[in-house]
Parts: sequence; C-alpha cells; structure tokens
Amino acid sequence: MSLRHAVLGLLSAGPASGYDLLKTFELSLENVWPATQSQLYAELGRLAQEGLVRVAAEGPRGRKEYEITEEGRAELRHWLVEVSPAVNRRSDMLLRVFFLDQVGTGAARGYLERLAERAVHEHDQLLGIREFVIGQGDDALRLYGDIALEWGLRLTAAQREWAEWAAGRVAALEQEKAPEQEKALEQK
Amino acid sequence: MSLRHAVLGLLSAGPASGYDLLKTFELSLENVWPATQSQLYAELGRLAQEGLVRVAAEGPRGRKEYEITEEGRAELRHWLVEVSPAVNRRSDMLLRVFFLDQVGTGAARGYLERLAERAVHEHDQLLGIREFVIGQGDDALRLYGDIALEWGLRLTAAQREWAEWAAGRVAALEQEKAPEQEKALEQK
DNA sequence: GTCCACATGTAAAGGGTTACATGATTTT
DNA sequence: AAAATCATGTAACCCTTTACATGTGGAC
Repeated sequence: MSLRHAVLGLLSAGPASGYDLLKTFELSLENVWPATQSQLYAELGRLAQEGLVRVAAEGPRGRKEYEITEEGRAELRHWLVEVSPAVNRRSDMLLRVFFLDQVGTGAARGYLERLAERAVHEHDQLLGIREFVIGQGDDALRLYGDIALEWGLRLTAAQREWAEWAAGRVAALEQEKAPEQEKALEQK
Repeated sequence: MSLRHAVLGLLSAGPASGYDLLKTFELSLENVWPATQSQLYAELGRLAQEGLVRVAAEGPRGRKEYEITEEGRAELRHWLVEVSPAVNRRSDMLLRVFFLDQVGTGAARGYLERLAERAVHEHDQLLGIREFVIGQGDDALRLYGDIALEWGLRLTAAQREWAEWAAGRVAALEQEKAPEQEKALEQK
C-alpha cells in the first residue's frame, strides 16, 4: 500500500490538487511508482476521510487543493523509518530466462542481446535526465534525487553487463553444439 | 499476465499437478514470480479450458496431473520470443529515497545502511544456493539457471555498493551541517 | 488411530488498469 | 468559435493476497 505514502510524500513538499499530483506522478515518479488518475482521486478521497490530508483551498473548475496534516506527516515518517521496504520479487525479464531452453540458443541469445540494448537505452535516458536536473533544489532534495538517479544508472549499467555476459555464455554453448549439428546433418 | 507463462514454462519440463507446481513456485520461483495456491488452481483451470494444458492422468486424492499441449508450447514460445518483457517500474525501496529529506540525516543514513545490510544478506543466500545447485541439470538448463543466479548476485552486489555510497554522501551532508547546528545551539 | 503430507477448491477484499463520463476555463 | 488544458469522478475488469473449507492416503 505505498501509493498512499507516495501521495503523502509529494504533499509533504507543499499543497497540490489531484491534477497537480497526477502530473508529478507522470513526470518524476513514472519510474518509481506509477499511478493512474482513477487511483489518485480515490486515494485522495480516502486520505481526506482518514484525516491524513485536508482540502486547504478550492479553485476554479472544482479544483481542490490538498494539504498534508500533522497526522499525515506522522504516518509518512512512521512508514519511512519503521516499516521495512518491500522487496521487488517479481521479474518478468528473469522469469523468461528460466525457460529459454525452450527456444534454442539463437533465439535465447537474441533475447539477451535485446535486454542489453534496452539497458543501454535506459541508461542514456537517465544520463539525459541528470544533465537536465543538475543543480536543482536545495542541498537535501538534490542529494536524495541524486541518490535515486545514481541507483538507476548503476542498475542499468549492471543489467547491460550481465546481459552481454549471458549472451556470450549462450554463444559459447552454441559453438560447442555446432559440431554435433554438423554430425547430425551428415547422417541425413 | 505472466503467471500463466510461468505455469506453461514449468509444465514444458514435464507433467505435474497443481500441488507439485505449488512446491516449485515456493522453492525455485520464489524470487522471480511468486504465486499462491488459490491463484495456481484457478489458472490451471483457465489454461485447461483454453486448451493450453490438459489433464493427462488422475491419481489418488483427486490428484490431476496436467500436461502442456502443443498449443500451450506455441503460446510459451510466442511469449518468450515475440512479447517484449515488462520493465519492473515500481520500487518501494527507491520511493522512500525520494522522501528521505522528511526524516533528517541520521534516520536517512540509517535507512540506507539497513539497505546495504539486507543486500549483503541476500547476496550470501544466493551464494549458498549456488553451492547447492552446482552441476545440476543438463547443459542448457544449468546454463540458464546460472545466468539467472548471476543476475541476483550482481544485483545484490550493486545494491550494496550503491547503498554504502549513498550513506556516505548523507554522512558528508551531516558533517557539513554540524557547524550550523552548533551555531543554532549557541543561540539558545 | 492419529498425525502429517497430499490435494483441491471457493470467497472476500485490496490494488491496479482501462474506459467511460462530464464539465469549466483558458488559449488561439 | 474552436481547441486545448484543467479538473474531477465512476464502473468494470484483472491480478494478487488472505482466509476459509474440505477431504484422502500413507506412515508410525
């Protein structure tokens, strides 16, 4: 149930409407905790009912500006400090690796090579973001933004190296098997 | 919708009952694609209805042994080769980093240090698993198992290094701010 | 005869995605 | 005047988790 904490976290930096928050989710939280419009409005309603946020002001077009309450801030800090973070156990990417023996070495190598390419692409995008956000925010905000970005850079770099290494191992198996395939052809 | 492909993948290695599959999910797929008993039986029912698997034999205690069909194998290969893997976008661990400025440098550093410790622990567990599975299975199976395990090792190693680096950066900020805090204390 | 492992299923609730639905301001 | 943006809300469906529910066969 981290959506609520993402919302509380964003509101801890200042009041915002559901619409505002949605933009933030699309822009900066896209790669960390995506959320849809339906989800957001529903969660804001629940948070307000439970007293963790409150409507601080109303604007044109039914705009409701939400503000975090002291109770909300307490919940945010409690979550940050006392609740241990959930590990990300599911990985579609890795699940496929387990079954790659079903498609032969050529296709398997292709899969791993595409993973490597994707990692390079993501890494480049993060480098672009880093250029863009350099020097923004105060000391603490910049630091934690940097730390998060650095994780993305290290993760994509590691993924590239691993995928290339793995593709190499599959290629080696391919070579080993090549003589056997020639033998099989000769037998025809 | 990868649960279905996980099931097809397991059945591609040979027939099994829902109960058997559940044990496999708990043992080997625990860190890649966890699934519960309810989910499994429901999915097997759907897969059978759609003709991707079939009941090959019935045993004692209502045991139904499922077998993958040619259609199921085709779906598995299609998924492996033609459907691009979904990226894991949500990260509870990283979401918290964005809001660490809410809890002060001490608690923030503590959070990162605990992440590092956890990464070390997970890394050690994977090393243990590697010792245990060494030399099991045929060439292809061993290779892909190795590749998956290697990802786990690299990921946990990277996480440890990153978390320690990050904790260091927070400690540096703490030092920078220490004189200011002394000043603040003097003013009282 | 009791206990454990085997074996399957259903129900309720939570969280997420997609699609539907509507309307008010501001910009061009 | 039209188009884009702002702004909120609801409904249906899918996947996952937790809990409930039941019964059989083998081992000791």
